[in-house]
Amino acid sequence: MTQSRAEKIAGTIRDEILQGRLEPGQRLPSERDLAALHQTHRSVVREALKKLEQLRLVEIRRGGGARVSPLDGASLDIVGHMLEMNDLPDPVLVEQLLDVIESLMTGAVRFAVERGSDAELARGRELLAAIADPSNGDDDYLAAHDELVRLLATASRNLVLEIIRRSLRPRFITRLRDGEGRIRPPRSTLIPLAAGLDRALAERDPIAAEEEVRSLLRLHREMLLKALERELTRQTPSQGEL
Amino acid sequence: MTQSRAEKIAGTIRDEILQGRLEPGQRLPSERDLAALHQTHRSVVREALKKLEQLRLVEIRRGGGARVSPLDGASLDIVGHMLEMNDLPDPVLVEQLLDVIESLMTGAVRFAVERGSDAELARGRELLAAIADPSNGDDDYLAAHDELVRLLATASRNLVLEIIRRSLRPRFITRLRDGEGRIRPPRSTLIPLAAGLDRALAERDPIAAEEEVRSLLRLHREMLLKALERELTRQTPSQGEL
DNA sequence: GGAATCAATTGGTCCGACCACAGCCAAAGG
DNA sequence: CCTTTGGCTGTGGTCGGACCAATTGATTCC
Repeated sequence: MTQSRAEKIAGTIRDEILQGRLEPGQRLPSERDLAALHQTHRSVVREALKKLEQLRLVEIRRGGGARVSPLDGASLDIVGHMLEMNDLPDPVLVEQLLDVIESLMTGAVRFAVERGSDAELARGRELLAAIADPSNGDDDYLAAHDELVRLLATASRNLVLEIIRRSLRPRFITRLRDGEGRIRPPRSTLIPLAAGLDRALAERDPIAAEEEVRSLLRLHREMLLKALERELTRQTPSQGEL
Repeated sequence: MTQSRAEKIAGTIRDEILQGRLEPGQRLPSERDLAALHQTHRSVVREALKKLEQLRLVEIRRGGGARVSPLDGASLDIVGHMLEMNDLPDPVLVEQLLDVIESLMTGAVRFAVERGSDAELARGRELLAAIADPSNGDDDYLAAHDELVRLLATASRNLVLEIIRRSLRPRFITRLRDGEGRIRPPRSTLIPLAAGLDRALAERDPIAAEEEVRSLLRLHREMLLKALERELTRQTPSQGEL
């Protein structure tokens, strides 16, 4: 985690934009002013601004300065930063993220069932067994869940999907895993779903697989959101600014 | 289209990577060597390398050089470059892209029907009428189709989805629009689908809307791929290297 | 008031230099 | 002989200063 000076500066300005303290259309100080402000050379702050430009958070014009761009036109790469900005992510954003993941994964499983190799589908059934096995710990459950999602994405033989998945791979779950807030669904609801998906994979039934994955993802989603809500209410409810 | 020198250099190296002429793991020349090679200053080639680093096409380590990274870990932003690298895009990639779009849009329409405002749904029905209207030209058809997709994405109130849509918005269609290769489906198949989706929107029926949108997208997809195939076969079949 | 003009501001490029880190290899030590 | 140590070399990161090109905005002139 050795972060260069340019990366630090880019990070601070990026967070100010993501937190809304710098509004779209607003003009940033010039490279020379920012360099003086951060007590560094112009080339460093220039590199930072170029980073923000490629994230489509700012628009730089030769002669005119750098202006903040609207957030919905930014690169997908900023979603990761938005999730990791605070120690716990915005539940609204998480919900939107899970919606997108559900759409992508239900589509992916169909292609995976249609195009995946026998070995891949066999591995999927192994993972399902691990997911449903109550003797496995929570870590094993989560690991199996993650690998299943990864397997579905790669088995669907879709580069675009794989790229999106890697860009969106949520890293905040680890913070929700510990403590009393469990992410793991109760086995009573988990086992029949896993069995259903297992059958769909065995019979290479795309439609059934899609439905079972949707149910599985929604179950996982509910547990996740509940755990997140629990963590958020535990913290001091009112937090001014940071 | 005023492209800076750094952007040009980044573009050439980027294309070499995307075309596989630079393989993952391979080491790039040093910044100083690249500067001499392109007859420019090191700061320019450095800026170019930083661009590639943020696209996750190369990995730069202080002391060690820059190495090419595997393509499936790259940023979503490279998909646009892959599509626009040649004058006609790779049909396999287009197919994967359309698969992802179908997954996202069928999911989006459900949320749009559930959460969209009355005005938004009314606008959607207007667009459907324009899509099905045979008296409209091909341009009007495509414009209505595009705006419908845009409307669904924005009405679903999902920032992540909107960001992905803007990152993926295909720009190559304009090249397929002209000439004999029509993209527009025959009205006989179009009209019942549009009517079905119209009804689903009017009654705010998420499931029906999802199915109708899927049919509509698949129709559009077929026409697109056919037109693309036609254009590709028209060109000289064998093209060595470039 | 509107248009042409010009000077200040700002980003893009260039030059040369030094620092920090990684990798390599020979010399010193066991 | 093998391991360790130390320096050497090459690399990216930062720095200071300079000039060029495009934009901006005030000023001037009609």
